[in-house]
Amino acid sequence: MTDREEAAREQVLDAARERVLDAAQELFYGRGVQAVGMDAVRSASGVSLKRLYQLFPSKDALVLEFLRQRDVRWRLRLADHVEAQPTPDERITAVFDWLHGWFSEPGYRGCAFINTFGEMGAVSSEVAAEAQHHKKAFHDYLARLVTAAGRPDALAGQLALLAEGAMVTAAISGTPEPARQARDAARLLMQAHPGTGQP
Amino acid sequence: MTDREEAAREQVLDAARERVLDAAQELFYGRGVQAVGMDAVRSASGVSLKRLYQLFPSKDALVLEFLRQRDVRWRLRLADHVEAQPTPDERITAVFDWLHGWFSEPGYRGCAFINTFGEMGAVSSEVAAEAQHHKKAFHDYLARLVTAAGRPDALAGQLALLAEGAMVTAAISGTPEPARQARDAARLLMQAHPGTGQP
DNA sequence: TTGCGTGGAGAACCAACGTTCTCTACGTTA
DNA sequence: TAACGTAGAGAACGTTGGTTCTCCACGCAA
Repeated sequence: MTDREEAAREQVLDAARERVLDAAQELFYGRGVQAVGMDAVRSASGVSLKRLYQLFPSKDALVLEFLRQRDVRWRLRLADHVEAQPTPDERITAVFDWLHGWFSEPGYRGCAFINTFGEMGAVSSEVAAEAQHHKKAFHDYLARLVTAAGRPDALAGQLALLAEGAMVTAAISGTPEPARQARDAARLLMQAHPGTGQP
Repeated sequence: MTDREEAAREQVLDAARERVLDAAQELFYGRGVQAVGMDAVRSASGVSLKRLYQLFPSKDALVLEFLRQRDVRWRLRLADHVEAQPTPDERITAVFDWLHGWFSEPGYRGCAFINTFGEMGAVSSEVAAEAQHHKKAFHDYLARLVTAAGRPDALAGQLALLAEGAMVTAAISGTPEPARQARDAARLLMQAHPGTGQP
C-alpha cells in the first residue's frame, strides 16, 4: 500500500471512528450504557458492525473511549466559558453559570460519569477509574481557580460538592434551578473563605 | 382454609418476602440492578423462583419495592440519629455526621437512588419517580430542620446540594472524607444564613 | 477481461436472563 | 392407606444482545 493510499484509508477510518463516537455520546448518555446495544450504535452511526469491531474491539472498549472523549470535551467546554471571565472570583462563579446552561440543554440527563459509575462502577474497575479521573480533574481545576483567587484550598472541595450535588439534583428533579442555588452557596462560601482576590 | 391456616400461610409468605427484599437490598445496591439476575436473588434469598414470582410479578416490581423499602429505611436511620441531638443547629450538622458514618460502612456504593436513576431513569419513568420522591422527601426533611432552627428556607436547598455532592464524591473517590467537607461548608452556610436558634 | 482483496449487510451463533412449566416429593385428609 | 393439593428444584422457552461469519458486490492489478 502506498503512502497516499494509507493516508486515504486512515481518513476513512477516522471519519468512521468519529461517527461511531458521536453516536455513542448521544445514545450512551441519553439512554444509559446497558440500555443501548451495539446494533443501535451501528444504526445511528451508519458504520457496519465489522468496521465497528475493527475500530473498537468490544463494547467495553467503546464505552471507555466514550467516557474519555466526554471527559476532554466537557472540561474544554467548561474552561472555554470560565476563562472568558476577567477576574479570578468571577471565574469561580462562572463555573456555576456554565452548569446552569448545561442543565438547561434539552436532553440533559445528569453527569455521564456519575450515571455510568452508578451503572457499572461496581462491576467494571475501568469505568470506576475513568469516573475517578474525571472527578479528580474537575476538582483540580476548581482548586486552581481557588488558588488563583488567593483563597484557601479548603474552598475547592466545598465548591466541588456543590457542583456535584447540583448535577445530580438537576438531573433527578428535571430543572436547572440547582445551579442557581449552588452559585448562591458558592458566593457565601467565598465570603467565608476570604482571599486576596489576587493569587 | 381455616383462619388459623390462612394466618400461618401469611406468615410464611411474609417471611419469604422479607428474605427476598433483604437479598434484593444487598444485591441490587451492591452490584447494580441490571447486573443482578433473578436467579441471583433466588439463590441469595433461598426462595424458589415460583414463590418469588408469586410475591413480585416481575423484576421491575421487585426493583420498585426495593427502592421503596430503601427510602423508608434510609430516612428512618437518618432521623434516628438526627433526633437524638439536643439543639436545632446540632440536628442540622448531625445530618453530615450521619453521612460520614454511612460512607464509612464497608460496601458503601453511593446513593441507591442516584445509582438506579443513572442506570434506568432514562428508560423507566417509575424508577425516575421513586428517585424524585426520595430526594424530595430528603429535601423536605432538611427544610424542616432548617425551619426549626429559625433559619431561612434558602439554606435547605444548599445543604441538600452539599449532601448529594458528598454522597457522589464519597462513592467515586472511595473515602468518607467528603462528609467532613460538607459539614464544614454547612457550618459556614449556617453562619451566613443567621437564625434565631429557635423556631 | 479475469482473478483477488476489501468492505458492507445482515444472518448466525452463543450466552445470559426474565419468565413459565414440568416433575417429583411430601404432608394432609378421608 | 390412598388420593390430592402444594411447593420446590430446576429444565425449558423465548428474547435480547455481544460478537463472529457468510455471502455478495465492487474496484484494482496483471
